[in-house]
Amino acid sequence: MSVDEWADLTPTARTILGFVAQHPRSGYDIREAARRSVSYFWGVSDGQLYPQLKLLAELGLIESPQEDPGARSKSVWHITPAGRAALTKWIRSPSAPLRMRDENLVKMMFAAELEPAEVLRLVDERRKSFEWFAKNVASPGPAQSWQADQKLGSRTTSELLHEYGKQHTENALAWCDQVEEALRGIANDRA
Amino acid sequence: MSVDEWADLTPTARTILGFVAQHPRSGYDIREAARRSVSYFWGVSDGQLYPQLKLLAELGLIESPQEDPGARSKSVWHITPAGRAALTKWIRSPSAPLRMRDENLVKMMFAAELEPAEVLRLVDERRKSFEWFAKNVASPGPAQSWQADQKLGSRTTSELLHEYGKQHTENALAWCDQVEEALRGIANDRA
DNA sequence: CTGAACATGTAAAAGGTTACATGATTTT
DNA sequence: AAAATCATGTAACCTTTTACATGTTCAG
Repeated sequence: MSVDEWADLTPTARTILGFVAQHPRSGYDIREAARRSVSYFWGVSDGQLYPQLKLLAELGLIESPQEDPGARSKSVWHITPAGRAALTKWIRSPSAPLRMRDENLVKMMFAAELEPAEVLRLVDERRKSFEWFAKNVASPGPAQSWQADQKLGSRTTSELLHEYGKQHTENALAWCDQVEEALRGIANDRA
Repeated sequence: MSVDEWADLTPTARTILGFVAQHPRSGYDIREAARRSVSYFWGVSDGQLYPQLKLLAELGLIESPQEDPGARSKSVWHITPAGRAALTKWIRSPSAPLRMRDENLVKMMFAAELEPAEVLRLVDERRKSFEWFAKNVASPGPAQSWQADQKLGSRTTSELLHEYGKQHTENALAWCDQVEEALRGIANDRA
C-alpha cells in the first residue's frame, strides 16, 4: 500500500488505471472500451482484468464507493488522487519498446520456398484479418458522452489515435495488393 | 518424438524452425537473423532460443551433424525431412491473430488530460524509437549469399517484407508529424 | 419464465523475458 | 596476454492466456 508501489504494476494494470482515470468504469466497461479502442495496440485479456482491478484497489489507486461485501454485482471504480499521481508518473517514465506478434508475416517469410499458391493463401488470410479489423476496431464508433476528449489544436486525441489505426490498416491492405501483384507477375511469366 | 508433436510447438519454436529451414544455422546465427529481419514483427528472446533448439532436435525436426557430447562450441543445425513437413503444415494452418504491445501509444491515449508538453514528449519518444528502427532494422542490409530468395514475379520475398517494414515505419513517423502539427495548433491558439 | 447479455471471478498452464553464468575464438 | 566478440546455456520470475465457473439483470 505504500505510495511507490505503483512501480511494481504490470503494464496491463497501468492501462486499466488509465481507463479508470478517464471516467469511472466497471470492469466490464473497461473490457468493452479496451476492445473498441486499444485492442490493436494493447490487448487486455479477461483473466487479467478483475485481479488487476482488485490489486489497484488494494494499493489505493482506485476505489469503489460502496464496499459491498458479499455482492457480485456491478462495481464502478474511480481513480483516487494517489492513482492519478501514479498514472502521471507512469506516463512520464520511458516506455517499453514496441513488441509485435504477427504470425502471418512470419509465415510469409518462410513460405517463399513453397508454391506461390501458398503465399497467396497467406496474403488472403492477412487481408481478411485487416478487413475485419477495419470494420470492427479501427472504425470510430459513436462518440460517447464521457469523452471529455482533449483538443489537440483542431483534433481530439481519440481522433488522432483512430487515424493512426486507420492508416496502419490501409497500409497493411495496400501491401497485400503489392504482394498479389507480384504473384500475378509469376502467373504472367508462366503464361 | 512422434510425428505429430509439431502441434505442441510454441510459436517461437516454429519461427526458429523456419530460420533453420532457410539454410543451416547456429543458434547465434538465428539470433542475429531474427534481430535483423523479424524483430519488429516477431521477437525471439535469448532465453527461448537454445532450449527451443534443443527441443526441436529432440523431436527430430532439426539435427546437428556431430553429436559432440561435452563440447560447448558452435553447432550448426539443419532441418530434417520431418522438420520440413512440420514447417509446411504450420504454414498451412490458420495464424494466430496479430498482437501488439505499444506502450507509447497507450500512454498517448491517457495523456490527453495532461499538458500538451507531455504529449509532445511522448511523440518525441515515439519518433526517436521509429527513427532508430528505420536505421537499424528496417534497412535492407547487404544481401547474403544464402538468400536463395524466391522471386515473386519481379521482387523477392525479403524485398517485400522489408518494404512492409519501411512503409509501416514511414507511416508511424508521418503520424508523429500530424500530432505535432495539431499541437502547434494549440500553441497558435494561445499566441 | 427463459434466454441473452451483463458482470465478476479463479486456477492452471503456457509462454516469454531477464539476469546470470560460462567458455571459445579472434583480434589487438 | 588482454579485450572483444562469438557462442551456448540455465533458472527464476513475470506476465498473459485459456478455460472454466458462477451469479445477475433485463427483455420478450
